[in-house]
Amino acid sequence: MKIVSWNVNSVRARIENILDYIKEANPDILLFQEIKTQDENFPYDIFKKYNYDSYVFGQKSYNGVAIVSKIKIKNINKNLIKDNLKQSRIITGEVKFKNKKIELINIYVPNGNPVDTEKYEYKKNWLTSFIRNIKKRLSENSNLLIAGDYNIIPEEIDVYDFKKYENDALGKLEIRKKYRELLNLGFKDVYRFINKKKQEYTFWDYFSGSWQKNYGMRIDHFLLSNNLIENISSININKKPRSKIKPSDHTPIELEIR
DNA sequence: ATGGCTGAGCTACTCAGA
Repeated sequence: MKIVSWNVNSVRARIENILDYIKEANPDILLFQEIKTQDENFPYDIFKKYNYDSYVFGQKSYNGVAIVSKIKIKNINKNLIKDNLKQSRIITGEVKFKNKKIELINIYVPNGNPVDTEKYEYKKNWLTSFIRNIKKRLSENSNLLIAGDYNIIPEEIDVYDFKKYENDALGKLEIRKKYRELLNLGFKDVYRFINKKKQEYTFWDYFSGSWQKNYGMRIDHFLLSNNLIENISSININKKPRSKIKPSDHTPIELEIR
């Protein structure tokens, strides 16, 4: 089973690129972030033509997450955590895989910049609330998959120039500690688990030729609960969509489980 | 180098992203 996580930066502006990708990669499940549209304007019919059902937690202009799947998803939940600002940042659902019931958790973590504002506090509070809830979920189901745009640079190797980001909301130690706290509940960062030293990125800024210079960062992650580690077949950052005309600033990360 | 570029909503410009 092939599962993809991709911050598409507007599902409607990106639809042609997304369809090109789907035809080539043929994933079973897509976890989208930053769809930037309300539920009623989501392109359900277009995905349906390619045999995908869409489960959407949208928002006007900003944020928004969706699960787009060829496989039946049950128990869709859009209220896993309490969000004071009522932003659409998390959608979960259950999928049967072999003898396991896997809970898919698709997240778009707040950016948190600038750090001396309430935006940073919102990110910290969001993560604290998220970790508390994941701990509870884990006690009920040991098969969890958390994927999405975490807006966290886990380690120095995960960005082209760490010094530029050590005081940024994506790289601050306080935030990276939250990520470690999450891992310590019983998860592996699948990319780093498989690739111990490799330096690859999932995001490149639109500004000043960041893509051409490979000034990127690894902020989109697949976390698998330890119970599912034996099912990993492969993990891949697919850079092709970032190289296209009118790309998202993020590129898809692909997980295959067996 | 708080710049650079892109999308939504809207129709001039702000807000947000990372």
